[in-house]
Amino acid sequence: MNDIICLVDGNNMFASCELAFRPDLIGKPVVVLSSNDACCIARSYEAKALGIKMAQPYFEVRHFEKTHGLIAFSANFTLYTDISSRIVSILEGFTPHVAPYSIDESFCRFPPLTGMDLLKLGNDIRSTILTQTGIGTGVGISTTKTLAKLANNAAKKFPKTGGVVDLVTDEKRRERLLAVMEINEVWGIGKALNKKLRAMGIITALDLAKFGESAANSQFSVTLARTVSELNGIPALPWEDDIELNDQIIATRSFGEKIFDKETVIASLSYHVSRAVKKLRLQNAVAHSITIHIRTNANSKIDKQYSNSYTCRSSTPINDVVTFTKMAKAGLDEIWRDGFPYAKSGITLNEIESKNHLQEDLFASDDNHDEKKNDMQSVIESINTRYGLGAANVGSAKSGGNWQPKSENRSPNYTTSWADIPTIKAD
DNA sequence: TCTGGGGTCCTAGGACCC
DNA sequence: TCTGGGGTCCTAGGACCC
Repeated sequence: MNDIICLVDGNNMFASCELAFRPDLIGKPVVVLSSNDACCIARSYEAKALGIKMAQPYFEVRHFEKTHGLIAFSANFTLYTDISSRIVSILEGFTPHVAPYSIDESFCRFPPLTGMDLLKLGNDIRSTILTQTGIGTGVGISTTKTLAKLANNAAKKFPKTGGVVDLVTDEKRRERLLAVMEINEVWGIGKALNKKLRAMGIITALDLAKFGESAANSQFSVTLARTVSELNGIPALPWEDDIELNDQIIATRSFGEKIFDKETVIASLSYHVSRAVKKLRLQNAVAHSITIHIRTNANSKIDKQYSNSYTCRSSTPINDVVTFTKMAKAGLDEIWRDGFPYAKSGITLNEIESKNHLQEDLFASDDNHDEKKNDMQSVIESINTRYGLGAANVGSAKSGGNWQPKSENRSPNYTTSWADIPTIKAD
């Protein structure tokens, strides 16, 4: 028998996090905005009812502020990440096998115990999370990740399910569900595949399951073949129990306004480097290369367009801000062009590996630079820990600049900052 | 006027080798 | 005049995800 796999995900996660601390806004249309207050990246039920789409530019829906009392929050990822890790801890109370998939969803694995009441399990998970964090969730239960995702979609789509869909206990339910879900609702089917498959008459998830693994493999790709296999109840995706290293770490931001001068772009890159390296060091890892990217606003019809990237590689693995910042500046020298209205910059750390598995480089120069760099690194880190990321930076990098994105309505860090702990008034 | 940020995996094709 | 076949490795870019 196969293991039982549950997918638990937070409903309207970011909007729910805001509402958990602002119960006065429950029942109102609420959206959470991306960096630069640009797009809607989470919507309360009432905001969805207004027809606001995922990732819709805010300027297109701002008029609802006046007509329908729409409330917009700037994204507060510190808050959402903290709530997310609390939810993961709760799930770990149900099973040791929890694999967080994104900030708002986790897979949970259970051994195939016969006689376990899976519907009750799902409901217990939901009510525990709701009581302890205030976040509503949906639970999909099956024997493969893809089916658990589909069950979870169904739990959202059909309110009658009460937020839990179990495809294990009643075998026939799987086929009935596959017949009513269309392929674009299947995990792994995006725009391109949706179009091609529909042209072949494959419309429902059941059609896709019946298409067969080998046909999917020969006519499309191994990726689609795995999806087909999983829809048929045969696990084809690995279970990640361990916390793995990232393959790459990306840090990027759009600017708050158009930027023409190189110094300001350097300042932004330096900030991105310090964020990414902080993450790298938290994983006790090192990277071998850094890619920098700069670009103008691709959506603009009037701006002169330019976009480029450059990768700098080091013969020895690195995890210090000083060296990466130098490399980023050198990379920028390679691709910088004067006269363009830059809209965005970013960096990617590549070829990441654990520091523990490192082999000594026989040809590395044997001097004391590493120690000095590490001292410098610790000083920068302690300043940033105390005064906030970006307080201390390297070289000519000014942390101020005028590149920072807008974030005009950020909520307090209720759960991670003593100064922001909510107070309760008792009248 | 105003269109996000952070990831993973796969594939095709070029460079290179014998 | 005639110009192979098989393999590996690497990288850029596509597709997909939340």
